[in-house]
Amino acid sequence: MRMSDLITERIIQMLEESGNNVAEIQRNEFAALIGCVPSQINYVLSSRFTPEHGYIIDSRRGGGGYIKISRVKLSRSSALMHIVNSIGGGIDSMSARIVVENCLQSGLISHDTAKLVQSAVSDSVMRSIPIEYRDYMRAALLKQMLLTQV
Amino acid sequence: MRMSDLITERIIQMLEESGNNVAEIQRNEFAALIGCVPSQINYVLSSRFTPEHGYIIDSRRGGGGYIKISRVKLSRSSALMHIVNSIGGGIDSMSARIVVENCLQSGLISHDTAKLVQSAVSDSVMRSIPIEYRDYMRAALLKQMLLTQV
DNA sequence: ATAATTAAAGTCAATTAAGGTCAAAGAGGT
DNA sequence: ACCTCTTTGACCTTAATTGACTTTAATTAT
Repeated sequence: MRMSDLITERIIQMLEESGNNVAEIQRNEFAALIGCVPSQINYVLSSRFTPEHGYIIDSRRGGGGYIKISRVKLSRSSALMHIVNSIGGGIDSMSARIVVENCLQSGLISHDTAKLVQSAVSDSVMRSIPIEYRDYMRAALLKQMLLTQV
Repeated sequence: MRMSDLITERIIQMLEESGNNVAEIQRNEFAALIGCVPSQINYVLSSRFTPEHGYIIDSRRGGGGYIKISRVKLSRSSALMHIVNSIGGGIDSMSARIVVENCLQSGLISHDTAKLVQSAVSDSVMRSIPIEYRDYMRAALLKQMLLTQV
């Protein structure tokens, strides 16, 4: 398993256990515990816990510093709307995957739906059109399919 | 025996052993193990593990990347496969609608799935790409989604 | 108070680790 | 000989990992 996935998993686990969708970590300590370099935590946060994905990060440097990750909790339909609106005109494969994964994690869509959506926006399907359209197409598809779930 | 046949055989063997019709490989490692160049794996996958053959491929690049091959369940597959094969390289909007409707009627897919698939192959989504690609895209999507049905 | 020290977190570019693409060359069958 | 399928390799793109260097904040010493 990738280190990044492990980190992601742990953070989500902490969010879940927190009861209020907030996880607070000490970067260096957390990195040491998990066995990676501290900056990798930043990599994971900036690639998988962005506002677009429904998370808010705030942090503080210096002695007693910390990183706080919060997951925004909205009603199902507004959460979906919010996500759909954040998608924009185009989306790459990786981000799409993460969007769907997050929807599943936060219970916005079922496992079955997630699988279907993932397969629809997958690279293998997109390969049937020229590369310059793929991200637009993927975005349109993703939005439309998520809207179906509202 | 041709290298391609060997590769095919191994993949099928892995699918069988997996118990759940999913085989995950690391391209380079697998190629080394079997004794061919990595790109030949792609060749085999794209010539023999297509949706028409009842397979779905998905993959990821970068560190920890992989290629995942899944085969549709045999029970439902004959009916679905028949449909998938009848789709061909391209399909227009109306025909797609009918295909989905028929699948629903014959109980091959759930109501929910039908709705999702309809929305995915809808004209509104297809409008994001030039007209000359729409039918191809729709066909690829339809096939992939129908085969994704657990 | 101010300065020095220490304890965090942030940034960024280089490196490593994958998989993807494509076109040219080779092999086999009809 | 021709045509199709196979094999190969050079080059491309994407994602993850690492570490040196920077910035910020709290604590301690002067």
